[in-house]
Amino acid sequence: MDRRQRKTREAIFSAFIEILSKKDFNSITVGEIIEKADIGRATFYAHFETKDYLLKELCEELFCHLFDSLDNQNNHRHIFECDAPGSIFLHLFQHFEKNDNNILALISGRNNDLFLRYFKENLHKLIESQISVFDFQKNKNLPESFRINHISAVFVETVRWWVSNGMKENSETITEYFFLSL
Amino acid sequence: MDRRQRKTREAIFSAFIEILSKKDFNSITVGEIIEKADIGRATFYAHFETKDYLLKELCEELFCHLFDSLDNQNNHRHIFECDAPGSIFLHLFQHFEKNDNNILALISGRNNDLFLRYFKENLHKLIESQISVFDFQKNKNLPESFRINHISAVFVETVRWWVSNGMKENSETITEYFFLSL
DNA sequence: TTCGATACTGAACGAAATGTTCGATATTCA
DNA sequence: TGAATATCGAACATTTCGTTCAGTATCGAA
Repeated sequence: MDRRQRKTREAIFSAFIEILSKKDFNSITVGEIIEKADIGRATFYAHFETKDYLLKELCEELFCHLFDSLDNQNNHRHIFECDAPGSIFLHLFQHFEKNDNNILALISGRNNDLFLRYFKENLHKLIESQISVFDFQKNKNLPESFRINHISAVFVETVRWWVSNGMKENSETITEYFFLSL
Repeated sequence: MDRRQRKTREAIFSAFIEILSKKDFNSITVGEIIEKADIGRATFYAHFETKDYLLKELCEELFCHLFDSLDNQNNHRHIFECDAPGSIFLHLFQHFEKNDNNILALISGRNNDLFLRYFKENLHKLIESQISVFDFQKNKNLPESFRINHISAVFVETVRWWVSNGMKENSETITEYFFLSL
C-alpha cells in the first residue's frame, strides 16, 4: 500500500478513535472526523464508503491483530509446550491489561457495546477451537451451540465488568474469575 | 393524558416498532416514522425531542410493563405462596414466549443489542432483589457485583440464544438451561 | 533523476434530513 | 357550549451527506 494511503488511513483511524472515546457513535459526523484527521473530504470517501464501514474496518483491524497475535503465541506454545491449556484466555486479559492498540479507550467508552459485539463474534471461533478446555462443564448436557455462546458471552461480560470497575484485579485474578464463573 | 395524545403516541410507537424490525436504527429517519404513523412533522417533535428519546421511551414503556407485571405476579406469589423461588425467571421466559407487546420483533431484529442492553439494566435490579435464589454459587467467593453482572448477563444471553435459534425449546426447558449454565 | 501513475486538495454542488415556526383546523373535556 | 389544546401542513434555515472535478503533491519504478 502506498505510503500516502497508509498515512491517511492511520490519521482517520486515530481521529475516529479519539472522537469515539468522547462521543456517541451516532452523533459523530464525517465532518468532525476529517477535521480532526486533517484531510480533505473527498479523501475520506476515497477510503471509506460510509461511517459504518469505517467502524467495521477499525474493528477488523483491531481484533484481527489481537487474535492473530494469539495464534502466533499459540503456535509458539505448540512448539515449546510451555503453557497450560486455556492460558490463551489469560493472554487475552493480558492484552487488555497492556492496552494494546488503545483498545481500552474503545471498550470502556460509551460505545463499548459496539466493540464488544465484534469482539464476541471473533471469540466464537476461538472458543470453538478451544472447546476441549471446557470439557469440565460438559456433563450439564446443554446443546453445544448454547455452551459456546455461553462461554464467549461470559468472557465478554467478564471483560466488561473488569474494565468498567477500573481493572483493579490483575490479569491472573480476572482469569480465575472467568473460569470460576463458568 | 388527552385521548389525542395517546393515539398519536401509540401510532408513533407502533410505526417505530414496525420499522425497527426491518431496518437498522441509525438508518431510520424521522420522515419515515411520521409517514408510517401518518402524523404531522410538528406533531412528532411535540412528543419526542429526538429519535433517541423515542427509543428510550419505548424501552422504558416495554420493560416497565414487563417488570411491573412481574412485581404483581410476585405479590400474588407472596399471598398464595404457590410458586417456587426463582420461578420469576420462568415467568420472564413465558412473557417472551407469549410475545407480549410484540417484544419479540424487537429482540430478534437486527437491533436486538439496543433492547437487550436496556433489558439487562432492568434485570440488574431484579437480580439484586432475588440474589438469595443464587446462593448455591456463592461459595465461589466472587465479588457480589461480579456475580450480579454475571447472572444478568447469562440471562440476557440465554434469551438471545433462545430467540435467535427459533425458540425451539419451551420456557421450562430454557429456564433449566439458564440455571444449569450458572 | 526522471516520469508516469496515483493520492490528496478544496471548493462547490444537489439531495436529503433535521428541527422549528405559525396560522388554520379539529378535538377534547369540563 | 366554549375555552383549552392537539394536530395539521407547509414553509424555512441549517446541517450533513456523498459526489464531482480540476489542480497539486507525492510516490515508486526504471
